[in-house]
Parts: sequence; C-alpha cells; structure tokens
Amino acid sequence: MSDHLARLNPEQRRAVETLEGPLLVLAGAGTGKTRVLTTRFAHILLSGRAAPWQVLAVTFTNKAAREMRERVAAMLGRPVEGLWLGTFHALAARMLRRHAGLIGLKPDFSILDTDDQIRLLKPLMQQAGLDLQRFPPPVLLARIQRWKDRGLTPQRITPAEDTDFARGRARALYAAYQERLTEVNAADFGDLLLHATELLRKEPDLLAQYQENFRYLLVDEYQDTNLVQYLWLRLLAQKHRNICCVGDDDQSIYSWRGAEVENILRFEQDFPGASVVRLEANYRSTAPILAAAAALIAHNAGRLGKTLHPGREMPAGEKVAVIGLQDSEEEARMAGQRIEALRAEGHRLSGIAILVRAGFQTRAFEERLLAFGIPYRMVGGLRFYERAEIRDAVAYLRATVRPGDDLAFERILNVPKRGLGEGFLRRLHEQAASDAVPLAAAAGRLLAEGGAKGRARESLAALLDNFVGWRAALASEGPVPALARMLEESGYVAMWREDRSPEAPGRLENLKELARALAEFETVEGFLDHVSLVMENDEQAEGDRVSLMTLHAAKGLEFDTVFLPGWEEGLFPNQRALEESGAKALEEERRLAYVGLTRARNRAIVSHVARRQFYSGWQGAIPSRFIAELPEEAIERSGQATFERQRMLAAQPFFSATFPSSLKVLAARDAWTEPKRRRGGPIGIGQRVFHQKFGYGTVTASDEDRLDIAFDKAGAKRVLERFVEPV
DNA sequence: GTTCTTCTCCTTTTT
DNA sequence: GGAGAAGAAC
Repeated sequence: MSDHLARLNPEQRRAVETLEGPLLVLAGAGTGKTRVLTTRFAHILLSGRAAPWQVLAVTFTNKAAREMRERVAAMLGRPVEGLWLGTFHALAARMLRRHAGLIGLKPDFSILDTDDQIRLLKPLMQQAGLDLQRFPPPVLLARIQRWKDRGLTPQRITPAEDTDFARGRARALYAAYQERLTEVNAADFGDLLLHATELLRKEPDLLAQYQENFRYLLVDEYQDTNLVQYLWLRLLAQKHRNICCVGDDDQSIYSWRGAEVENILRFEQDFPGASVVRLEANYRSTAPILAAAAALIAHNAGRLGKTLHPGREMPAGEKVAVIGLQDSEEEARMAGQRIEALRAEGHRLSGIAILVRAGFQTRAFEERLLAFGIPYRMVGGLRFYERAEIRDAVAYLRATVRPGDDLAFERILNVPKRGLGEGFLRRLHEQAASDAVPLAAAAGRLLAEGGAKGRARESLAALLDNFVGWRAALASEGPVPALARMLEESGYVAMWREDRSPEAPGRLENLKELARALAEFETVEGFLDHVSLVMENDEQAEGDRVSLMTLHAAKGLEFDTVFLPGWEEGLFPNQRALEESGAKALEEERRLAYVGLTRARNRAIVSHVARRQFYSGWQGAIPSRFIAELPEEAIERSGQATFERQRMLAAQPFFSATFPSSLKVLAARDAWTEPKRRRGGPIGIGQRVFHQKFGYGTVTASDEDRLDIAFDKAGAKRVLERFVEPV
C-alpha cells in the first residue's frame, strides 16, 4: 500500500488519508481523480478500518463502477466480495429488493423502461380526458421524473408547484401513475432512488441499521447528483459521517436531467466541519490546452474556484487550432484529412476523438470517415437493452417468469403478429379489471369462455400453452435453452428472419448476444436486473478506431487528439437550452466546452462553419461566443471562413444577431420552401403542370384539392394541387 | 386487423 | 429529409 501512497502528490495524498469526517475532493480535469478514489478505497480496506461490506461506493455509470472494482482488486491483489459498489440506481435497487414489502412492492418487482412507462401513463391520461396532442405523455413523464429527482412523492407536492401542465392536473396524474406502478408491481428508474429514500425516512430501525453499517461512503461525480441522491446519501452518512465526495463543479453538465450543482457548492454547509481538498495539478494536457480551458471556464460565475496548472514538465505543445470552414461537409473533410495525416505519422486512431454537441452532427463525420476508409466507433446511441429486439426478448422472459407482469405481456402479445390487436387488448383489459387478475390470467378466461374467434383464438391458445411449456423448460433445462425456445416457438426469430430490412440480421445477432449474456447468470431474476440497470452496448469496442461521440458521453475520457466541431451560436451554446434556462444554461454549455477541451492531451481542434444544414434547409451560422473567450495566445486561427464575428453580426437579417429561435427558424424555413402559389383558376384535366419533385406532367383527373397526374418521368401520382404549377 | 398513406414535428444531452 | 403517429384503404 505504501507503494500506492508514495505515487501520489501531496494533495492527492491528503485526499486519501483524510479518513475521519466529511471530505470534499474538488478534482479538476486530469488531476488523477480515479487514482485518488481507488487508492482511498483500498486504503480503508487495507488499514482494517472497515470490512468490504461496510463501505458504500457510488458512481454514476456502470463503467466507472466496473473500473473502480477492478482497480481496487488490483491494489489489494485479490477480488473483493460483498462490496456495496455500484451506480446509484443499482445500489438503490439492491436495497429495495431486500425491503420491497415495506413500500408496497414484491421483491421481484420489475424495473420499467421508457416504453413501459408511457404505456402505463397514457391510458391514465386518456381516462382523465386529456387531449394527448396538446399534452403529450412524454412531457408529463418528464415532469414526474423531475419531481422524483427532487425526492417528491405526490403527497409532498404543493399545488403551487403544479400549475403549468394541463391546468394543474399533473400531480393527480402522478399519484395515479404511482398507484398503477404498485398495482403492476413495478418501479421506474426514478422510483429506485425515491423509494429507497422513502424507505429510510419511514423506517427508523432500518435506517439505523444501515447507518451503523456504512462506516465509509465514497461518492464519485458528486456534481451530477440530484436531490434524492443527495438525501439518500445524507441519511446513510448521518451516523459515522465519513462521507467523501469527489467531483468538479466545472464539469457539471447534467442539470437537464435533474442534477443540481448546488449539492457540491453547498457541501461545507451540509456537512459541518468538512475538509476540502483541491486537486489542481493536471497530468493530462499541454499548456496551451490548459490555458484555453482555464480562460474559458473563468467566464462562469458561481464556481468554487480552481486553477489547473501543469503537474509535470511538458513540452511546449501545439496551440489549440481554431478553424473556420464553409459547411459541415468541409468540416468533416478537414477532420478526415487531419486524421489521415496523423495516422501517416504513426498516431493511433484510438487516441483520436470527435466530440459533438448534438447527435445529428455525427452523420457528416461518419460519411467522411467511411469514404476515407478510417475505422471509427460511435459511442452512445442506442444502448443494447434499448433496442426493440432486446426489449421484446426480455419481455418474453419477464412474462414467463412473472405471470403477473402485465406490461411485458402486453408488449409481446402481438409481437410477432398474432391477430391480437388493439380491439382484443381492450377487451382483455376490461376482463382483467373486472376479475382483478393479471392480463395473462384474463386471457386464459377469455379463451375458456369462447371470447376469441378464428385465428386470434388459435394463436392465443398457442401462446398461453407456450408459456406453460417455457416455464417447465426454465425449470428443467435452465435459462438459456428456455430463452431459445421462447424466441423460436413464439415465432419471434422467424419474424426477423423473414424481415428483409437491412437491420434484421443485426437484430438476430443481438439476440444471440443476449443469450450469451444470460448464460452468465444462474437465475433469470438476476439477469433481468442486470439488463435494465447495467447492460451496455460494447460492440466494436476493440480495434484501433477513431471515437465519435457527444460531449456528454466524453466526460471522464481522454484522448491524444480531440476534434471539437460545430462551435457556432445556436448549436453550441445550444439555442434551445438557452431559451429554456437562460444564463444558467449558458454556464452549463460553457462547462460542456470546458469538458471537451480538457479531454485532449496534445491536440485540440476547434472548428466552426459558415452554413449548416438543418433538417432540409441551410442555416447561416456565426462562430460561437466560446471561441471569442479563448485567449489569443493559446490558439491559432485558420481556414477561409475565419469570419469576423462583427461582420457576421452586421449582416442582418440573414445572419441575425442571436441565432434565430426555433420559431424564427421555422418561419424562415417556410418562407424559403413554401411552394409558389398558383396563379389563375383551378387546374383542369389535360393541363400541363410542373412539380418540384416529379417534374412535368399532364393532369388526368382532379378531386377537390388533389390531382392525378401522369408525369413524364415519374409516372402516375396523386399530389396536392398546391404543389404544382401550370405551365 | 393489417398495411399503406399522410401529416406533424422535429434536432440536446441519458444513468 | 426522416421518423413516428394517426387516419384511410385493403
């Protein structure tokens, strides 16, 4: 151990060795945060201050949890069992399973994904007579989620907080939603923390037990915690008060998801007598990159304040490149060429990343990298368990092991198509409600009473029989063969085999991957938790590839070379964020820029374009204000389109001073793309006309505002009259 | 009940 | 220019 301690600098060492009392470690980017956390963890165990199960270590991502587990094991020289180490959600779920009864759930409760949540919420909103166009379920769900993030059960919400959704009906719907969740024995993601906290609040004995148990608490990425997470931690830490939170207020980028930077800013008040250690020695980036990042983040108010400085002797280093290009294609070409050149110089592609603000930006780069033959990997995107085929397969598993899991049953009832559509589902729900039984049981009754006919009857009988068979297979053959049976006998695999779409083979591959993952588990129950909480998409992870991802996804990573495209007003900082949360959002966007820059070890290339393609149209763009905030001595500008911000600002109205708000964009778009109004009267049969897309043609029939037209090139089409012009 | 067509909204980030 | 939902046609 002394070895590990000896490798730390004095601040890091203080962070590891200050074991008694609350401790806040402010760890700037690249200052060895992970090393401090893991060393501290190992130090606690090795010094005999606590047994493995007496330490609670919380991270945000599964990846961070895995990494910490591995590194601690490496330091101890053996794997450690019985640790409370995991993500907030995984640990809360673990706690809840033990005491589910106390909050009205059974220990085998399901953890719902977004699809399930909507499926649960939508009927409630319909019953309440809401117009789902005006009040979309996802909007209400987001509202409920935010309440849960703040630890608010429906009872805790005051009418004053419930005014802006459907004239103050959100709270009642939230209550109804929670009731339904309990009825179907399920919890959504937010519930895991909410229930776990409620549990501790309501059960003093239990709370005392856990408080006694957890002698040390370690919290990673504290700046990203939301209020329930904070409450949960505070309750657990109350007794021994040895809570160590590590974080960086300058890297707080998840407020839109309920994270509250205030948690970290308030730490010293929350935990009186707290010590604070600042890690400011950066071991990652060259001086110009550090200088650029520091100057940028200095524009934020409301910081705890840290100044990064180089932690070791570094060669002078390249300045941060700031490049102005014509459009996103040219931007992608620039990146492609530079990557090509770096590769020729012997750099590894895995040391290169392209970090974008928004998902749609990746397309141009993907096309270009493909064209150059540069291997790349997309990080993020759909997680493995979010894919439709995985959710379907998991629903089969759920419906098999939990006959009362209505949501799973409903999901697969008509997948593949069995002639059991909406009409049947409605009757099924009525039956289930009147008999107070789960859907699957109601289906059995409906069948026995002759409540289904023809093909529907047959396929329903087959499905219900299948469930019996699958349960038997599960008991006798084990999970993997049973899953194979489910997918074969249900016709699910056949459905994808017959599917001719390009992604079908990949989906079948994914199902095999799911089976492989299932093989690691003894019970389906354990696996189901794994899937909803942990399972990630790590395909194409290996090999020497360029990484392509959002700035959010890049937090915690580092690369030799980092491309930061799209630094334009409206895109970055993002206009929508600004409209929603104003100055607060601007600071968060700036922190995002800071995160981006500090990912780079040796090279950072910031770029902006003069025109960007949104949906179908082109949009003029002006360089991001963040570029103006970079110190001239740390950057080097180039590119034909190094537009002076001033000149762009002057060029109204096409380049408006602030990026056009979404409304203005839409209006402008309509102005550009609105088809020309037809002159003169109605178009008669035999009239020659011109259509933007289909070209010239002759009208063969007309009906109200629609015309049948025989186009010279495109053949016969029916089109709206206003899209054609007589010639 | 299923499939095809039309319309609408959209583009932030996701444990 | 694309996806998803709602509505119309088969």
